[in-house]
Amino acid sequence: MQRIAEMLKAKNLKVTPQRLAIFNVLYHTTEHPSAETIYQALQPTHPTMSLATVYKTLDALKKANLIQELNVGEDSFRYDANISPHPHLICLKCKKVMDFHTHALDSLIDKVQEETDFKILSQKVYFYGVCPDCQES
Amino acid sequence: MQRIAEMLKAKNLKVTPQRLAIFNVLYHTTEHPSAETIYQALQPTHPTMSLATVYKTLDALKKANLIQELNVGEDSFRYDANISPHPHLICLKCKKVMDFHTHALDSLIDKVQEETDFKILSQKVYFYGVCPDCQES
DNA sequence: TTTTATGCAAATTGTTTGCAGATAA
DNA sequence: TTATCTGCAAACAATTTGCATAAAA
Repeated sequence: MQRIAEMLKAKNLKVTPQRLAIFNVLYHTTEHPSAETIYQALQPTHPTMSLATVYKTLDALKKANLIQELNVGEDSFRYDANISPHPHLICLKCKKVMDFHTHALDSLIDKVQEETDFKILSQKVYFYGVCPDCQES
Repeated sequence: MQRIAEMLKAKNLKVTPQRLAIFNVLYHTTEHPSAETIYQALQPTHPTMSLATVYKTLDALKKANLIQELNVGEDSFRYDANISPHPHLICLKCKKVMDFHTHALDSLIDKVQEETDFKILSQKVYFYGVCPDCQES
């Protein structure tokens, strides 16, 4: 929690209990929760916090480049405190979202830049399928 | 237009003037238009067609696997009549969306499947940056 | 005929916004 | 202090839905 406060300060964001709590949730999960999920998760400990504050905080964190926003094709966004660009694997059965860290995209990006003269700055890569757990059942 | 009618019939979709017009627009553009853009484009020739019909038609075409839906991070979806899985390049300045056809992702997908036991069925790959035109200005 | 599509208007829903009071620095 | 944040309620906007009519097969 101390480190999280430092990260907020380093971005000139005021350190509030709400922001600490929201960033902390994201920082300690690989579930890629939505705003609503974060809101629900914090209800027991922060019952007076509003959903609007969750949205505003996520927006502030996103703009400060402390989190990234995912658009896996559901009706709402998901969030990831791991800001390194990496593919996400989405299970079409259980809706779980997994990370896959790799540098294998670097050469493709180089190729795209060479062939199209596009200057690539960021990426979103989503693979859809069935996770190991759901293949069994 | 004849071919488009055939493609609809082959999927057991009734051939209506609205569907022909909408599919025809998508089939002859690489602009990746949104529902609203398609609606506007058809206003001159189909002034009585409703936006709801555009949405319903796009949904039908998508379910019939005749088009794919793109989520490039804007507030609305875009559509592509090229259903082959391929990366899309989005210019952050002019918002243009370009296609990039390649097989370079195949090996990455193989690697993901081997390392994670995920069974991958589809993909969405978006690269964000600045297009050649916008780099000049 | 029978089945499916269209068009209108209303509903839905994730997200955003305005603003007054509260809080961090 | 004073600049920024929070929480509430209202607003927003893309998309969906219900239903009566219309059109395709």
